[in-house]
Amino acid sequence: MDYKQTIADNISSALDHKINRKDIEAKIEVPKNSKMGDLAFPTFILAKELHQAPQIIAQNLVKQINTEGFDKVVATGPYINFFLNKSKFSNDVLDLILKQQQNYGNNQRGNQRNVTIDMSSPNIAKPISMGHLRSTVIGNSIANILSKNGYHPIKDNHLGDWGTQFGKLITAYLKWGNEKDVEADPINKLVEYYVHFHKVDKEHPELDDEAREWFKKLENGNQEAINLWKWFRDVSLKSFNKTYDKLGVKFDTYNGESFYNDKMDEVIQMLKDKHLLKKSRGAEIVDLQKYNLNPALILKSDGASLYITRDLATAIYRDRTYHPAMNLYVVGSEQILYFKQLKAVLKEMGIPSADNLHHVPFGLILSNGQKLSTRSGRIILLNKVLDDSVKLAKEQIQEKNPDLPNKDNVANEVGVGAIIFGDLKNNRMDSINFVLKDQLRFEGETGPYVQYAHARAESILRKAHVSSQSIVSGSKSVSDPAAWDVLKLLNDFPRIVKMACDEFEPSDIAKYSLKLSKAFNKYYAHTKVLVKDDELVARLSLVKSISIVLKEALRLLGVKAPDQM
RNA sequence: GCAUUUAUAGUGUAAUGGAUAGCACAUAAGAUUCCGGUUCUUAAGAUGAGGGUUCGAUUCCCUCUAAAUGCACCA
Repeated sequence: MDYKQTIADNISSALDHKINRKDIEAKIEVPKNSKMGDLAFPTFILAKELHQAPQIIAQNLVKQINTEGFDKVVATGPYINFFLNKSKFSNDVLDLILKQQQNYGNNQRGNQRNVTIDMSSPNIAKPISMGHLRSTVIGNSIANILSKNGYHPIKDNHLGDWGTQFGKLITAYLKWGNEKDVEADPINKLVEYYVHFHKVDKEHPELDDEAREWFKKLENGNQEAINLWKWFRDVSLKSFNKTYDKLGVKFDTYNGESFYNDKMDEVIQMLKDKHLLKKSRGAEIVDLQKYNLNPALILKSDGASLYITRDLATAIYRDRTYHPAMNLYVVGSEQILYFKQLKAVLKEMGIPSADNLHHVPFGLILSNGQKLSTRSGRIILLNKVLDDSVKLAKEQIQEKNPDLPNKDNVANEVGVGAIIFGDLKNNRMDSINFVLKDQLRFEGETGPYVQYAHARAESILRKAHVSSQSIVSGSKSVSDPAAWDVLKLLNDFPRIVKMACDEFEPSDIAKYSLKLSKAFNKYYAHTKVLVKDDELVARLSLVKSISIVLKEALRLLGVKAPDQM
């Protein structure tokens, strides 16, 4: 519903088109306080042009403006405030939502172009920690948001499944491990071997040589090495997928580092052909001075490749395979500089999509204000957090709503949803201090609060015993002023969807869902919905619309919205 | 040392360059407790410091302060 355009037209013609309609439209804003109006035009920009004080301009303009379609138009100081016709607005908004259902807010800006998203990326034979949570849920939500904006996202889990640590792991396994233990509890056992290796190798440095030997065998295609590596990878992935299933996250590809192993020679050759490689301190680098960056180290002095070499191969592969409109990397903010280098090298190489490479960085998760790290032993396992959260959610349900059918399922959706929401409601770049019980509360700015608002809406609809067909076709003029804030928020959803997409910012959606839930809570505390009067169907259509939009907003975040909880 | 990011009430946070800086948790007092675990009212409380651009700055620019992160053979 574009009332801004109408207003801009009206003002422009009242000024004999001395000011461009587009300029006026850009200046129209929503007043902070809704008592002042629904839309406002500040007259400051006209002051110079008309050589008049803004207050005077506002007063004069109001008299000339065509007020058709508005309840009233008033000048308040330097502002012209527009009050929309509530019953028409209500009709327009609710009609659109009920017609489009979960497709409300969709747009086709993406034109079905591909967007690759590099996300999650845990290391094989290591557990998934809270550190991976952010990349996983932010990436997943961005993918959902991109879809809603008409893009075709491709989620790639760039597994850390190659490197010298596999030499160590093979050595350790052959010395101390056994198959049964690993099958029973893969990740923990493999980590145990790895840790044990590092302990022993301090006193027996010859172990390192053995490990290096095994990695070399692996690279050269030795069957025993490959079999072991494959096995480690398979059991790890199986374990990872259990966690991903809990989170409800799916990937399109798992092209890890090993996948690109044989694609790096070509990258080196391309760099050589373009005369980009330079020797420096024994290593091969690409000079990035013209980007004001440190040189990118491509090959070590012993000729071995580095992380960036693999990432170059990855980016080139994605460019050729998908021709992406954007290539996103959802990776922590500590790698900002690194991704600038990566982008710069790709640009030097003339890769078409280099300009569309975006690092989507995010802040750290802290525990008691301190950084989590494997080394210091301050590590929180994602699996355990999810299980704890579900358990807590179940206890709450047991206490507050013991008759609920399907308790386990709901506890899952609430417990996991709380964790995801607790992460996504924060601005990406902010660090999060993780406190589980704060995220599970029903009050305050939490996932369960939004889920609960949705469940209440569904509950009211159930009790109404009115078919959804008659809601869709019935009257949608809610004249109750208490509903006004809700209606305006509902109308705002498509704009939020665009904004979240442009900024790769799921928190825009999360914050919006909180606002809408709050407005709805306020509404139904004031107004009884289930009263037989002329507006009953209209009120139900409002509640239905709220339910649709809340559910869709949560879906974009990757959070389920149970009908009862 | 250089670079990047961040800085808003006790805590967590919001505000396309616009009106009285919004909200949540916690605190204090009161009302309501009727569709499911409510909501409302009131009280108290904040833009790190200093400049600049602007009719107007929480927002843009500069300096300072503090914190986090990164800066060549790790990923």
